[in-house]
Amino acid sequence: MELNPVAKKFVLHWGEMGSTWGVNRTVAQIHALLFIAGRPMNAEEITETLDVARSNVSMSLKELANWNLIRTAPLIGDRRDHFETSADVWELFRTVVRERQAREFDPTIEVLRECLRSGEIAKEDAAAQLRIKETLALMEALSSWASEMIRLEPETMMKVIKMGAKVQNFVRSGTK
Amino acid sequence: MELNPVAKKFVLHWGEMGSTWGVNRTVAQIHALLFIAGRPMNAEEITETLDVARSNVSMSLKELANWNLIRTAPLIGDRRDHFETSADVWELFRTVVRERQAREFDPTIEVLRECLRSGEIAKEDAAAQLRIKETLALMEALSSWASEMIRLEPETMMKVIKMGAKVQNFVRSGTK
DNA sequence: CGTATATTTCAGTCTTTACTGAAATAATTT
DNA sequence: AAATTATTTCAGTAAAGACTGAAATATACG
Repeated sequence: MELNPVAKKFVLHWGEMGSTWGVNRTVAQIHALLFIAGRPMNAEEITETLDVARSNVSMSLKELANWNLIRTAPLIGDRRDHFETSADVWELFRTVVRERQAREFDPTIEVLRECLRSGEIAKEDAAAQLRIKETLALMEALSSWASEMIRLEPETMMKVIKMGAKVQNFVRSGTK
Repeated sequence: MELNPVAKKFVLHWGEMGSTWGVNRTVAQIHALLFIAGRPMNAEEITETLDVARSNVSMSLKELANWNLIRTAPLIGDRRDHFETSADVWELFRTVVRERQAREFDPTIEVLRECLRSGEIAKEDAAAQLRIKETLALMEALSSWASEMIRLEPETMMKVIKMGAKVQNFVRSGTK
């Protein structure tokens, strides 16, 4: 598949951004490609389009599957595996949030809890313990908040986000 | 400075998490150390505590300064630079959100706009163009939403987050 | 202004991660 | 079940990134 200049720009940029996140370039590029292509592609075609090793594509597809970002889509009359990603950017967003939460937040929350559990040692420095406590509280709050938000319908979520800081009016009224 | 077991655990874990983000281990460790220490430390002391090269500390402190996560705190009677970070985890959170937005979101939004600007080429594939448009819309919405949220007082922000998906009640009522 | 102390820079090295290509395995067709 | 096609695995290599240590620079002190 020959990418037009715009598609190429999109795919390359997404690849670079991937590195900034925890995802490597090829993985991010493949995902971008499938998103922009909007149709199932087989590994061979991906290999040619992105000009990377076939084995690299194989591993990267597995990685994307671990992230729940792609699914296989069998085509009639073609026994090769074909892969596609959701065309709905909101669904993709939710998936990424869910996965990152599981990979980054959950383990950290667990460690912070362990830190607080070993109370005797922490008592040495009450201030430090308090800061860890506050960090845990923040992360727990963000985490459960994110869990709730990604359960919303995309349309609803968009409205909540568009509403922005106006929501504070509702919480404000309940205070002071 | 000799770290107690809990502090050590915290610092080491934070260092590992840093790698998952775009920040390297030493940078994240130093930040965690300053946070847990809760007092200004000089580069020499950081070097000894974390057992890394003095030059590494120097570079990492500069990196943290670029992230606006530390400031220098001159101590009377000591001409060495001392560094500290905010003890307020909410302030730190805001800083990280602000910086990541600038580093990751803003450039991507710019690229997506460029992709859409070159209309003639994109017309080849209307569906692809639509998906890019939707991606841009999502990112812009998230971006301005985040900008608004980090302007709130920590206390208010916490309440909004605690409120969670309940906010949807307010947006829902305006629809259908 | 010379000495001492503090800090930064940067070339080279070490470590980690990404990627390739060849070989092994699996699946399908004739 | 042999041949063809598709996929995965993995050892080795290449590339990127982190870290060190020595040298250079800057700053303060006597």
